[in-house]
Amino acid sequence: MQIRKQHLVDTAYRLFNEHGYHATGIDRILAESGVSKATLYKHFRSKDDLVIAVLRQRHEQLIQAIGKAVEQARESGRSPGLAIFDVLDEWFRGDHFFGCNFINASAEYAEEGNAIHRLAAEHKAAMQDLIEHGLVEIPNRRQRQLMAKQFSLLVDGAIVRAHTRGDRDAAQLAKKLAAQMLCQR
Amino acid sequence: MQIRKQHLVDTAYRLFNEHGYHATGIDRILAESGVSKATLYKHFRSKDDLVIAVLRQRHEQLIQAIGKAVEQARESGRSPGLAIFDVLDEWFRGDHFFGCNFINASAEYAEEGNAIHRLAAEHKAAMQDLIEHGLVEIPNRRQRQLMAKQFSLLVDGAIVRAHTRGDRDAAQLAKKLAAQMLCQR
DNA sequence: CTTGACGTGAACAGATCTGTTCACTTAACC
DNA sequence: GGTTAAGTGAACAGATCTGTTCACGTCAAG
Repeated sequence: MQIRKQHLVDTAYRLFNEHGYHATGIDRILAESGVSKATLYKHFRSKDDLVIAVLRQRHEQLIQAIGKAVEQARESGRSPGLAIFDVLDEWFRGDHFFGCNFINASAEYAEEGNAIHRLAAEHKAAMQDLIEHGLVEIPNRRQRQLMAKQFSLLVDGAIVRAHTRGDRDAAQLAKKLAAQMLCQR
Repeated sequence: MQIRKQHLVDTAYRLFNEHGYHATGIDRILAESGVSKATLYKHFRSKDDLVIAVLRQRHEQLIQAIGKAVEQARESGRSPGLAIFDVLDEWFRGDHFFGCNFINASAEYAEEGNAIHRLAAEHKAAMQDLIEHGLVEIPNRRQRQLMAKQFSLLVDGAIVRAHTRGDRDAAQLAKKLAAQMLCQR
């Protein structure tokens, strides 16, 4: 991707996180990225198009980060099914945590049919698949799918709790619950 | 409360739900409620003030509805701790479900110090207290508090799942998990 | 009958929003 | 040296945003 285009996406990503999607105007993204308006509209057809590009990039980042954590857990003998909660924990404690881009976008673009709303749904479905893939410890397929759904719900719950309430320990709370589910089975 | 003021809050509540907070302009609220702009600014100092009034009303509604459900569960011998998930289930299956106003507002007014963001945090804290109060089945106080935290996380996870993915069964998924937690203890 | 609370409608201010257009520059490449 | 792609800066359009102001209605209570 071209330098300017990438720069726009990165700046937009930061501003969307810090202030929300509608509250962040094109002009501010341009000012802070130092890119001209004509260039933006050469790369993106609309602001929504830029939002989608930001979300796509974030999606790739997350899939990669979680996939890697699962892999590392497996290699070091820790539970791969619980690895995602350690990723969350690190995320929540970082300086730049503003909740999940997809949950936030879903809230702002509330209509079910909206392209951005649908993108968020697809992301969450992909996350659930990734979680299911990490639950190698469970041999039974139906049981694994059910637990992946529940873990995915725990992940979203932890993110929302961390964001709305500023509870940095939300990941550990969810992890404890998830661990009990795994043991108990 | 005056008729006009109440009408404004009700209309704003509906539009904020359907389209989000920033995406809903004052003019639209006025047009659909049939109230004049001067009246709005007589009752509310700003749009944010109207948002806050909407959220306060919703807060009262929810506290009352859940309190009632817990009470009824207790009377009819069902588990009061799980009653909240039945409230969620009914909510998710209704025609007018657009996620949690507070989670959505928290996303749009992302800054931690923002008054609306803080209001959402307070609401979630109150919900957790209500949940804890419903967990009469658990005698140990520390254990009850921990489980209230976890149940609160499950509630938020279910709401987000239902909203972003359109999964109407999210409440049952969370309830199943919660029930296991209660049994296992 | 007057007062005061409540409300209307419309104009206005001033900012900000997304998106378009165009003449000009820069720099790499054949 | 000429071509081409990428970008700039600035003006512009037209809509929409929040918020203010003011002259004018309506109506119930004292």
